[in-house]
Amino acid sequence: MDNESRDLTEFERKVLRVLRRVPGGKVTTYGELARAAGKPGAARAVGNALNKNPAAPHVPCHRVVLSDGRLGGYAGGIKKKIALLGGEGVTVKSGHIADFRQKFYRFG
DNA sequence: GTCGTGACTAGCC
DNA sequence: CGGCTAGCCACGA
Repeated sequence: MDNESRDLTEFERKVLRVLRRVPGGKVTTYGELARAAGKPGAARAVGNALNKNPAAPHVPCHRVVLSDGRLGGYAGGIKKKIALLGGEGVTVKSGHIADFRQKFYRFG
């Protein structure tokens, strides 16, 4: 078992763990992430988990966006999120992901 | 045990 | 395209 993230609840660490399997250049949504964590519909709870646990580079929290393709938010600053995504090949235009459907990563 | 909060989502106008 | 409403969940006080 991983002794990391021991101050977090089962749900929180599960979210972080699943999020870690999202490859660079791709993005996922809070809803999909929640579903992958075993709690479909807990998109909001996922947002809270990420915001309260900025596990930094260890977890690609910057690859999580809204279901409609918009960025959403970022504990380190939305600007940083855009920069990180851009560095991975994800283009952000006017606050929304370019070809969101195409960059969207589905868990399987 | 109840209430308020938030990096959400889908539907409707 | 924009804005509003209602429903959803987990956590801390």
